Parts: sequence; C-alpha cells; structure tokens
Amino acid sequence: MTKPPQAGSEDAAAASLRSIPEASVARLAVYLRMLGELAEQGSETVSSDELAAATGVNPAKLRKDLSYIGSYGIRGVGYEIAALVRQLERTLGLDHLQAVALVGVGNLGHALAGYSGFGGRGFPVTALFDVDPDLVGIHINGIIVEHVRSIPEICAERGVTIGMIATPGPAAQGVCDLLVGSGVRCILNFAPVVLQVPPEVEVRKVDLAVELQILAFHVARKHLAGQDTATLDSRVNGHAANGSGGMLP
Amino acid sequence: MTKPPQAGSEDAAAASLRSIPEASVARLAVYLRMLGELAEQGSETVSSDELAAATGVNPAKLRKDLSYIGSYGIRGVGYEIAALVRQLERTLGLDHLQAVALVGVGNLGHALAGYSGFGGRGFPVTALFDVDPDLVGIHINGIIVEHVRSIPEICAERGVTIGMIATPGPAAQGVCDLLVGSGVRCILNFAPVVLQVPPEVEVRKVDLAVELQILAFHVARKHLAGQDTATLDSRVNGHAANGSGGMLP
DNA sequence: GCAACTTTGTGCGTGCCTTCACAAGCGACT
DNA sequence: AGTCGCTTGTGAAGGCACGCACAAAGTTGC
Ligand SMILES: NC(=O)c1ccc[n+]([C@@H]2O[C@H](COP(=O)([O-])OP(=O)(O)OC[C@H]3O[C@@H](n4cnc5c(N)ncnc54)[C@H](O)[C@@H]3O)[C@@H](O)[C@H]2O)c1
Ligand SMILES: NC(=O)c1ccc[n+]([C@@H]2O[C@H](COP(=O)([O-])OP(=O)(O)OC[C@H]3O[C@@H](n4cnc5c(N)ncnc54)[C@H](O)[C@@H]3O)[C@@H](O)[C@H]2O)c1
Repeated sequence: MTKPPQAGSEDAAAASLRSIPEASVARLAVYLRMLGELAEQGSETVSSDELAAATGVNPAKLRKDLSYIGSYGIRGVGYEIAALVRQLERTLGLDHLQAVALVGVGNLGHALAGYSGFGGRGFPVTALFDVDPDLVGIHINGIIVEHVRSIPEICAERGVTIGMIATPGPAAQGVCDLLVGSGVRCILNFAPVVLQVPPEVEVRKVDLAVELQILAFHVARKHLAGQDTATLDSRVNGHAANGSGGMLP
Repeated sequence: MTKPPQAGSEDAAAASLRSIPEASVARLAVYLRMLGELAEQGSETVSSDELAAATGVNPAKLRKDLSYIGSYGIRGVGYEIAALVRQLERTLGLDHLQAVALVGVGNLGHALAGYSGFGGRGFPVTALFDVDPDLVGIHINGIIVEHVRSIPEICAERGVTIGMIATPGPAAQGVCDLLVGSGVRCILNFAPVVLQVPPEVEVRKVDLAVELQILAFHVARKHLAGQDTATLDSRVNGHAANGSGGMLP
C-alpha cells in the first residue's frame, strides 16, 4: 500500500469501503463515539493506547482497524481527533443523513421513537407506522404515526434508507416484505423471528432474549468451572477486555 | 471422539460447557426458540435441514453446533424435539431461573420492564431500580421500583444473577459498580458507554447506534459497489446474533 | 435379511480475525 | 545536527469459524 501522503481521500475512502471486515466496522463506530466525547473534553490528539483503553480494545487491533480507513496518524504523537472523526464519518456513510422508518409503535417502539440518540448521530427517525387505529394519527416527537399501508409512498417520499421493525413476531415478516418492496435495503429487527429477505437486503437482529441466554450460559459455566477445576481459565474468546495489556510473564 | 452411547448426560453437559464457541452459543439460543415453536405446532422430530432453513443457518454448521452439547440425533430421522429442548435448556443454564434486575426505568427501561418475553423464557425481572423520586415506589407489572441505594440488599435477597442497565450513559458505570459489588456477575448494558469491570464479570452491550452505523456502512458500500463494479457480491457473512461478531468488550 | 435411501456427525481445507513484535517515522531535547 | 524516546503501521503467525463432503448409522421397503 504505498500511498502518497497527499490524502487523495476520495480515493482512499472508495477503496477501503470494499474490504473492511465487518467486525472492524462495528468497532469503528465505537471509536467514533469515543472520539466525539474526547473532542468535547477539549482533546486534540489521542494515541492508540489511550483510545484502546477507553474503548476496551487491543491497541494493535485498533491501529489495524484505523489502517483500513486509510487515515494517517502521526508517529510519535497519535491521531488528530478532528481529522479522524471526519474520516470515520465518511467511511461509515455518515456524510449524509440516513432517514429511518420505524414500524410498530408499541412499548418498545415508543421508546425508540422518543430516543434522541438516533437523530443526534445522523439517523433521524422520519416515519412511524403502526396498524393500531388508536396509534395511527398521534404524533411522537413531532412525527405522526401513519398506517402501515402507507409504507411504500411515505418511504419513497422521505427517502428512507433504513427500516426498524418493532412489531410482534408474527407481524414482522409481513412488515419486512413491505419495507423491502418500498426499496429499503437495510433493516434492524427487534422481533424474535428470523426474517427472510432477498440477498441484496441487509438484516441485523437485536435479540434480547438471546443476549440473556448467552449471559445465562456464562453463569452456568462459571458455576461449574469454579467447583470443578481450579484452572480458572477465563479464556473465553471474544471479550478480551483486559485493555491495558497486563501480560504477566 | 468415540463416546459410549450411554448418555452420561451430567458428564456430557459438564464437559461441553467448557468448550462451546461463543458464536455457537448465540445460535443455540435461536435454535431453542425455534424448537419451542415447532413443538407448539405439534412436531415431534425435526431434521437439521429443516431447522437450519427455519433459522437461516447452514445445515452443517447447525449439526456441528448441536454436536457440542452432546445431544444425539437419530440418523435417518432427525432430532427428537422434546429431548433436544431439554438438552439445550440445561446447556444454556435454563434449568433454573435466572433472576434479572433492571436499573433505570426511563423510556427504554419501561419497555423492558413491561416485556413478557423475558419472564416467559426463564428470565424473570425481579427487581427494578431508579433514582428519580417520581419513579421510586411505582410498580410496573407488579414489581415496585426501588431506589438505587437498595441494590446490594435487594439483589442479594432475591438472588439476582443478571443485571440490565438502562440508565443514561454517565450514570452507567456507577450503577455497574453497584451491581458488581452486589455479586452480579453478568450485565447487559444498553447505555452507550464501555463499562470497566473486573475480569470475572461478563458484560454484553446492546448498542443501537452502532447497529445503525453498521447498516449505514452497508448502504454506502452498496452505492459505491453498484456503480463501480458489476460484481454484486453480497457475500457478507451471516449477520448472526451481534454477540459473536460484534463482541465489544 | 438385504439393499436402497435418509440423515447425522465430523475430518479437513479455506479464509477471516486477532495478536504479537518490530521496523519506520516523527518530535523533542541537547 | 544528532540522538533518544515515543507511537504508528504492518508482516507474520496462530487460532477460530465456516462449510464441504463423506463415512457411519439408522430406517424403510421388499
Ligand atoms: N418491549 C420490549 O422491551 C422488548 C424487548 C425485546 C424484544 N421486543 C420485541 O419487540 C417487538 C415489540 O415489542 P413491544 O413490547 O413493543 O410490543 P407491543 O405489543 O407493545 O407493540 C407492538 C406494536 O406493533 C403494532 N403492530 C402489530 N401488528 C402490526 C403490523 N402488522 N404492522 C405494524 N404494526 C403492527 C401493534 O399495534 C403495537 O403497537 C416484539 O416482537 C417483541 O418481542 C420487545
Ligand atoms: N430509549 C431508547 O430507545 C434507547 C435506545 C438506545 C439506547 N438507549 C440508551 O438507554 C439508556 C436509557 O435510555 P432512556 O431513553 O430510557 O433514557 P431516560 O432518560 O428516559 O431514562 C433513564 C432513566 O435512568 C434513571 N437514572 C438516571 N441516573 C440514574 C442512576 N444513577 N441510577 C439509576 N437510575 C438512574 C433516570 O431517572 C431515568 O428514569 C440511555 O443510555 C440511552 O442512551 C435508549
């Protein structure tokens, strides 16, 4: 990768988009948020070790992640926060807003619709949908809840690129089909079902019951491991949170 | 792995606990839910191909996952659903209930506290906490909201094993420390911060802004790829429960 | 009882992700 | 100018996960 110091940035971003590991993309988003906080606190630069410790990641992994986006740190100093933030935002597709539609304004949907953390980070919720006649017509945070049957026109009209599904499980597939039929290519699904979609559509699932079950598994594991062998091998891969490499010899 | 057909199940479960890949654990939870649905529909057995199709997983991967828990399918037939469910529940630590405490009963916390999907799957929410005087004392779904300062006694009293944090970001670390100090060893965190915990504590994070940013990345990627090369390689590996891939400590 | 068919369990090659370790680059200090 | 200390960027190695493909094992039909 010999590259001239001149940040031919347009080019760099384009090239990098094709090959960033999914796992790295997830971490880049975390770095970005932490960098925002650091910037607010008045920092101008940050080293990989500091940022790694703050985000609970291995410093080498962090540097490799950043190397994917073609951003240049300054050796001996660290990364210039403002520049890095700009680079990350472009790479993650945040240089223009992504309009989000939320379908299902029940318990969870209400919380999501009222959450400011989405709009604040470049994901304005611009459309709400439900089937319940008591809900259709009310407005939350200034957005009117529309009937599900209006999904195609409204999504097209408002340029929705991301759909969030917070309906009961049995309704999720139907809603998903509607969204996909309206041109939505990215879906975040909270219903505990596996959605069937054409290959060009990206689905991510947030499944809290599964999260709890993974934790429960670790409870069971700790119980048995603790009483069975003395080898308290906490070597579960994944969460190596020991940020500060305390590698005892 | 020659193993006697005698299901020395206690032993099998104990052995398997130590070595199941995290990614597989996440999928096992999904299989379990789907098996529950199949059982309700009256099925008695299911083949790996059927179950794989229903959960959106490669059949070989599914069989390998199931082989970790030492459960025996019947060649030529498939898996007996009831037995498999029992085995999965034991492996995932669901043979006895896991009491859950929820801290932060705001927008999101209300939705979580009122959600029946947790208790219904072996994770009864048995304690609610907040600092807001207007919230402390009210009851949701029959559970009274207590003040955060009561966390230690109440968690001990009710045998809480899992804590969920739905407070604003700045309060999360403090709440986390309280929970850990009360003996909670597993935490599900909804606040957009990286929690610092001792190594024996397991933290999983649900970070919706990150989920959206991953989707936004794919939007950007599709845009560029679509116009640039004709190779519409939508071969992004399985979204799978964020758990495995996302692994953010 | 035997053959044909079905489905499981898994050995193995492949590719991705993580981590270590170190050279190269940059600034500061003398 | 030269040297020293610090930090980045990355080559290489190891480990893990995925998925193919096939043998083993069971069932069904005759
Ligand atoms: N509440 C939680 O904390 C929580 C946690 C995890 C998962 N979930 C999942 O999120 C989903 C929603 O949960 P909830 O608690 O908000 O449920 P809810 O019943 O409170 O809300 C569901 C909403 O979806 C609407 N709806 C039903 N069918 C619809 C359709 N075909 N099209 C559009 N809208 C439709 C209903 O009118 C209702 O407003 C469920 O799948 C649930 O399993 C919820
Ligand atoms: N609402 C959402 O849809 C949503 C989505 C994603 C993430 N989140 C995250 O979840 C968290 C909660 O979100 P929310 O919308 O419910 O916020 P919220 O402000 O509505 O609720 C926060 C609650 O926490 C309580 N609280 C504050 N400090 C506390 C402390 N020290 N101990 C205990 N309780 C305390 C507050 O009294 C309040 O009831 C936030 O971190 C938010 O970023 C929320």
